[in-house]
Amino acid sequence: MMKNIEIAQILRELGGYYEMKNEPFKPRAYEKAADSVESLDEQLSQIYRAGGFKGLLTLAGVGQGIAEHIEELLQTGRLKKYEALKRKMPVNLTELTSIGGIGAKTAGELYKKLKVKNLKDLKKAVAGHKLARIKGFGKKTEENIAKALDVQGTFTKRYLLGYIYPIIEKLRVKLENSGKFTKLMVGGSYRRRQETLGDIDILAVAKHEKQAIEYFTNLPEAGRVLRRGGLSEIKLFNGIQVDLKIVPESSWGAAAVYFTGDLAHNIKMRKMAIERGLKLSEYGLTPASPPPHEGEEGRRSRRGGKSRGIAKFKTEEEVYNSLGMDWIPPELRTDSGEIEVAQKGKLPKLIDYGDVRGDLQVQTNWTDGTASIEEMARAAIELGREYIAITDHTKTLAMTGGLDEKKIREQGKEIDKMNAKFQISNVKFRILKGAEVNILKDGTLDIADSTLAKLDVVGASVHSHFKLSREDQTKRIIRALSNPNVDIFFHPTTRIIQRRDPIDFDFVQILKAAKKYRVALEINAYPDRLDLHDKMIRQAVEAGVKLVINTDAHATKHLGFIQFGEAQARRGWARRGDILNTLSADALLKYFKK
DNA sequence: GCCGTTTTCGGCCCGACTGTTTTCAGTCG
Repeated sequence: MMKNIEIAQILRELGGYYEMKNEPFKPRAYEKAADSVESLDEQLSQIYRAGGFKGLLTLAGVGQGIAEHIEELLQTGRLKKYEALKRKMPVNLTELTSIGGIGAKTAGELYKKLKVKNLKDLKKAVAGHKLARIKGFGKKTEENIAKALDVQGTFTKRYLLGYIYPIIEKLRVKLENSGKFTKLMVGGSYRRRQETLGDIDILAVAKHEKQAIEYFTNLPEAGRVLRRGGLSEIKLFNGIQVDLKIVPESSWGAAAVYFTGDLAHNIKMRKMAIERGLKLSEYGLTPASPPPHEGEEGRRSRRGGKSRGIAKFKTEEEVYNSLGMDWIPPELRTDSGEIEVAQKGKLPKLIDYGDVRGDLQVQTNWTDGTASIEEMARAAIELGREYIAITDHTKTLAMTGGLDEKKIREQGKEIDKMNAKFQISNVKFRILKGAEVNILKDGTLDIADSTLAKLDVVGASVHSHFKLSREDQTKRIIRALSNPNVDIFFHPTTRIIQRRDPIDFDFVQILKAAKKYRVALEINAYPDRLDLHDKMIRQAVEAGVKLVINTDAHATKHLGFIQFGEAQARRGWARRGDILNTLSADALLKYFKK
């Protein structure tokens, strides 16, 4: 059965073919459908099985035509239309358009003139200096493509937010303290707190533009300077690209909106402006331009965007308000309904950074952690936490030296001692007894119920049998959640970003079970987990299932990851009330008592 | 090809940059 990612690629390539043919609008339609398919949580095959052709039509950007394509692909594994186009133009578009500066049209020209079908052909053509001779190409174009081909080997990977964060924060503070800027903000996917980042966009108002650019491009952190100017680009030594865009104070609001929302959010915002007879850009709001055929006047305002009558905004609030909606938190700016809800003034009050009061998944040197119980506790106190739960692995996770029932009891005694010590020295902090127990293949747990019953917090997690069928996996997990000792389902999907796919289960069923058995789902804040992810969090919130945010710390410095879990919760529209460990330890334990 | 608190037809985001042009097309974010 074809996977979403394969189907999305074919749709995208179809769009490319239409682009080559200079068809208007179709390319965008296919691209949009491809994006939509790619971002699905469920497999198309699943949606099709459950809802048939109508199920496909419910997807954003998928109408009659594309739904038919998808149906054909699912049923036969092939698409006649695609194959016909491919026969006429046997070009590997995905490959060729991955080269910077080459889009579908250029690829089409290269095929028509030079029979270039793929990267190999392209390299040969460039080496033979054949490009420069094509009309409309020239020497410079050939050089640029040659360069882009070189760069391709070291192609741009994405970075985990949690690992890049401290580097960028340091840079941000440095820039702010440099005295060169009156305003500065890290925007883009960083401000939206996406799981991974491609590059870093910084927006700033400069005191003296020239000096500011000079300062930025001469930073010792800058390994390479790619561009100098109102838009400057540097590459740090670790390879991450940082762009600095200098804007006038007067259009700060519009620029901040523009450089924060993702593509879809920005497009929707501009549509909102159009509905009001306006045009939104990074400079502000202008009256919509006259139709293009009106000559000089129309052309000028179409290009510069700096024509008369521009309404500028100093704050983001002003931009959102003037388009008839409330200010939208950056983490929500992904066109996932936030604009419509903001128009009704119904955005939820999201959980805030710092709202989490305790950490309920912490490993120590009793298993695969690096620090002792006391060291972890002290570090948590340092960060202002009120409690932590020690949740070392259990016995079937042999590689970590998982604890058995006897060891768990021993550890409990040590925790009692520590808590007594805190009480005597009047430290308001509590260590909870817990465990991260393994869900076995059949859904039973690897620690006896009598032992689990004495713990404060029991987290259950999947560490084996990742490849069970959807049905078996769902059944197995529900059985584990039905154990009355289980309080939290740890890192539910087990995905590891850029390394391991999520396991397959029926999330709706899991949510029902979690609600029925009063089990909280974890938002694991560890940078390469962030599990649950945003859409699932939103589903859980809508289903009324409670969540917790934990770091899964294996060392003291990991305890600071909590903010990335809070960010993830915000991206999933969670409010403080949805997150159990925003409660005091007493209230939390009362909830877990069931 | 998709989509609709004005529309089942007639629209479809905006601007910068680059290279090749002498007024514009393609690519990118």
